[in-house]
Amino acid sequence: MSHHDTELLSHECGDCPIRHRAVCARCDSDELARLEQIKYYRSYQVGQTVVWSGDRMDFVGSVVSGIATLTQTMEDGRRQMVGLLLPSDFVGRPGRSIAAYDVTATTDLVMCCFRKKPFEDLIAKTPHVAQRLLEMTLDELDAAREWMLLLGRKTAREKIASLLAIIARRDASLKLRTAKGALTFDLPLTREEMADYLGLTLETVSRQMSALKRDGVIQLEGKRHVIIPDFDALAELTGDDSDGGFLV
Amino acid sequence: MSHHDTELLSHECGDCPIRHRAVCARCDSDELARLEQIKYYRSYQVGQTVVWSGDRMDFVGSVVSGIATLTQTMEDGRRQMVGLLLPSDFVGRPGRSIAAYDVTATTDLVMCCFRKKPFEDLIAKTPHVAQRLLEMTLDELDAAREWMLLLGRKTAREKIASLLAIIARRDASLKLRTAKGALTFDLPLTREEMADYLGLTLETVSRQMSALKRDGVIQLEGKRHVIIPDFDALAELTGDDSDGGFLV
DNA sequence: GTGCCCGGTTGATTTAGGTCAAGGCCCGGC
DNA sequence: GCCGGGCCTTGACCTAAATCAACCGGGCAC
Repeated sequence: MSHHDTELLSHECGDCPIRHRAVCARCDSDELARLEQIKYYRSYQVGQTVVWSGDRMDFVGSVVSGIATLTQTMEDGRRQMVGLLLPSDFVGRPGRSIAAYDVTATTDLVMCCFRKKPFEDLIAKTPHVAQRLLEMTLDELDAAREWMLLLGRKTAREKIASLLAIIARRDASLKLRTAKGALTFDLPLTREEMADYLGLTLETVSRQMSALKRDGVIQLEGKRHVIIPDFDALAELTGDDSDGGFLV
Repeated sequence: MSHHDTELLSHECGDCPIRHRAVCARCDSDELARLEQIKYYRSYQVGQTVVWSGDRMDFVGSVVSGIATLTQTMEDGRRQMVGLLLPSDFVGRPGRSIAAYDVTATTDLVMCCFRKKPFEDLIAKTPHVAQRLLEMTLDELDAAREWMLLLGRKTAREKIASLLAIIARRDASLKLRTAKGALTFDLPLTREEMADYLGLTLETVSRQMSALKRDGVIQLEGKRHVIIPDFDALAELTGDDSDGGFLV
């Protein structure tokens, strides 16, 4: 995950992440050209649904800007988020035409899409793309397994701390850092969305956020803007092995 | 997942699942020959650790017979299973040399292994293998997301029912079915392992198993042998959309 | 301005599942 | 046959988080 970010940063080319993540690793102008031909952009407003679970989905694509979520819903309405898509993340799976999850824009969202059929043809012809996609999928699988540990074994407090750390790492690393090392970012999720991510209720999320604030681990400006004065202190609370990987 | 089983069954060739799962889909004797040259077998006894998280892992492979688990452990000992590997499942990731999870044999286990370096070379040269691997990884990702819903939102009873249904589907479909449609199988996991799968304690697992037995949803012969008189009744309790996909 | 709706907070109470503890059953070693 | 150790069950009790409910505050439509 982190090495993708750096890769993304290390190229200053165009506007479409798929280039970087699926192809650029072993650049080939032929492939790029073919990708160019079949790609197009779509925009969604905050709250809008990109696809419903069970619906036909005839494209794959990647997030250019904004944030989308994958969620599963049980008949009685219980919801679990199963994917959080930040810029450069990939959506859709080659070889499947029916969406397995609801995909929703939680902020205004721009996606770079490829019609599925031509994209699949491209994969079949260009090994690099398949390999890159494999790598990305394996990264996602790792993230999913990390997430399973969180859902199955962590306390509410640890869950919140983990989520904040994840967002801080992925989001704030590209953005603002105040003078004396504090991290700063806007939460891209409502309390309810956080709850769906963490397998909690929104009330518990709210209470734990208040608790972390009371304990000085985080500061809040308004309800969404988070300041983390000491990232290590937060990382302590995640319950994870606190080795490294942070910020490159 | 189910279509792999059928694929596996539809070929009556040799003893090594990797053939079927990673390659056979588009058979190519050249690739098979190359795979043959770099493969070897390893056996593990029940309880034995295949690799520890953090250790060097210089092979990839697939399960030939028996069952293995992937688990994550927090420093204070809390454990979460994040993968359950049944015959034909793949272990290890090309491009990573350090294992991210503990891999343990929960029954006697035979693995078919490939030294990582030559296998990676093979992937780079043969698009079919990379594509097949991508497909398998995407299946695993779907399974992981199903699992996340279970961990985050299901009750203990639903969790147990889901696990039994999963094992019944994957295991019993290949094995015994008694006369009047009842499914029958041996649990390949201890109560503690079930708990680690489900994000519960072993006591809760035990209580819920007793409850399902009391309610006539399952019967137990000894502690491990399960009889499911009416699979649909069990499926009702999983909380999942009870559409289809069962048994092909 | 007024009102209301949405997102968020906080409190009181309930409850599912965890924790701690006491056995039971079965199998293998002596 | 007896003992010991896994593995499992069951009971009594506790607690973290869910549930139910009241309320806050900002933005926006009228």
